[in-house]
Amino acid sequence: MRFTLEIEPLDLDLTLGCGQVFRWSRTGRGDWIGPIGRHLVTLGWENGRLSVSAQPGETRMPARVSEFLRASDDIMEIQSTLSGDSVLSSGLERFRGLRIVKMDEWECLASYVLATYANIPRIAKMIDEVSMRFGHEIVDGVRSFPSPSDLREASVGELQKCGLGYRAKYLHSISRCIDRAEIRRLKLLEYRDLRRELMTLPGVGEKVADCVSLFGFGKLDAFPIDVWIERAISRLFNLEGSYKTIRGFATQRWGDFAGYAQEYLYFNERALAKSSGCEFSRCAQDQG
DNA sequence: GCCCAGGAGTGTG
DNA sequence: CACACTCATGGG
Repeated sequence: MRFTLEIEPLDLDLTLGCGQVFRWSRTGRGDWIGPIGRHLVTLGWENGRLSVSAQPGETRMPARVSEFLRASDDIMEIQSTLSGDSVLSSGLERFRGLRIVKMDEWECLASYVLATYANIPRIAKMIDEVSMRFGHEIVDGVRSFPSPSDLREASVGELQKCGLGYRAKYLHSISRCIDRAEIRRLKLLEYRDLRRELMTLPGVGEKVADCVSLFGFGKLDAFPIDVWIERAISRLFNLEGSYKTIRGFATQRWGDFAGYAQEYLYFNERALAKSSGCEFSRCAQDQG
């Protein structure tokens, strides 16, 4: 099936390129291809509209793509609000097409447990390997990310063969803590309670809980802090401290849109490392 | 070879 | 509370 959507603004390279999702890849023509549930989807542009093609059989695909790309987020309002921040205001429009994605809750949880202390190419490889061994084929050579019950078939040793290292025991364990009913229950919680409950799972600390809250459960007030965000906060705001300290700062400063602020800071800091970044301006009181 | 990575868990001061 | 250490390994 093939259809178009109006989702604006949207930059596929920024949104799917690095960091949020790990199973999407860019084709030579600039299209993006990746799985949504058990459907392989291609996203591209056609006369200024987002063109979506997927294999037939899912009538709700337009709604699923819209949800995945958070089509209902009012980016203009979000950027307008954040532009009131003296540090963020100067570089925001560069990231206008960057949208936070809404991943499947379970896939997001499992993916970010695997993402601990690994770089993005390796994370993608681990997830791909786990999918190839334990997922279901959706088209030739592509498999869905395995469900919790799919993974219950796997031993720790088999998971380790996917290159997971010490993460194997965590994935093995959480696949036995989580099922559809538990996800359904967690979806009812607000961010603070969700975060606390996620952190009871083995292999889920503050950072993973915040990533899962943001990218899996759509909690835009979550603010995941990794080494890049630490760097950005230190460089731009001259603030260093514990996770709690930095998260408190972000919550107070950006509130309900902290998640978007985090993505802007994350991408800017990574781009800066590749010396192609458009710097946000430093906090006025910290200059000199 | 070296350094680093969308960290978490555990133990100690 | 703050550190220090370990975990297991591939990518650049």
